[in-house]
Amino acid sequence: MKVNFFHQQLQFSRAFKKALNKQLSEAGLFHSQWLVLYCIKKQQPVPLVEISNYLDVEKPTISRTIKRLEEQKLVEAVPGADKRERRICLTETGENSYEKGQEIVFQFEKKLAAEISEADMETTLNTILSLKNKLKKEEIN
Amino acid sequence: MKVNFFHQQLQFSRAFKKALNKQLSEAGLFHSQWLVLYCIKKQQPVPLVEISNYLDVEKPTISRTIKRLEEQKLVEAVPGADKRERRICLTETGENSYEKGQEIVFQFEKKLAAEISEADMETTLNTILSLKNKLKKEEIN
DNA sequence: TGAAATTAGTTACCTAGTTAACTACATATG
DNA sequence: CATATGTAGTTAACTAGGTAACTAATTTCA
Repeated sequence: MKVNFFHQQLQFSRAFKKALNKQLSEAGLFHSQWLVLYCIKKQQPVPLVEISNYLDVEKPTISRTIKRLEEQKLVEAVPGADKRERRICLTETGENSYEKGQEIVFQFEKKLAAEISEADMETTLNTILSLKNKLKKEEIN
Repeated sequence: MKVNFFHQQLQFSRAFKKALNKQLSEAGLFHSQWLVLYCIKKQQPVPLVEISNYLDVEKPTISRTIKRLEEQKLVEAVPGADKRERRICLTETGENSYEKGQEIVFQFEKKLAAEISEADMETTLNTILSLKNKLKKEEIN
């Protein structure tokens, strides 16, 4: 049973992203783009490396996502004290896209989780966090 | 809290795949390759479309993975009655890689799940299955 | 039986993640 | 101060997922 869990977990996460991407296309966004907008919104102007740390996604991935968001005029860089840094902000269009995305994600997750009890959700979240933590620890060895 | 769950879930699934891929490199395999070998092992000679259905991964993705496995001489196609089909089998090398991968995956998952109680694991699995099911149903609308 | 619809698989092109190797700037230390 | 080390970000090349549009073989059914 334990073995099957991980397979199911991965399958769910793919299905989840697929479905959410479909919803988010309404706002002209992909899920990964929305996540980055979310990070920027929370602590703009934010250097790229902080987004990478927060999302636990490697820098080149974030770099590429930011590049596309810049092309779509959703974000822009402002100069910082440290010349290596590129501190990123939302544009006005970016703020709008973020808000739209936020609403879509919120409704989607709410609807999806509706039938799960609070208690089960908590147990499940704790299990996931615990597994995630274990992975981090293993990494060191 | 519910909102955070999905984020954590996705982060875990990325971390999980990353760590497992690292382990599997010992056997010269990627996780997705191992999954496909697993399907083939269970019901060879198996047409590509059945792997796609079982793993719930689109056909072009499976097609590409099979192509690489063929290049590595881990699998081969045998002719079937239906001329559209390509029924896939493991080669002897493929059987070996599968066995190696199987052991690595088993040990990895066992170690990872070690500290989670049976009860919590069951709750978590049921939650995931329930969410997965809900996604499938939504899809129809 | 012949035309239409379905199915298996592929190709091309997109997003999203990874690692490895690099540049340019900043900081620490001899 | 000069050098070494560390850090922010990029580039290139890979795996892994997706959709859309296609070919060729098979079924359906009028």
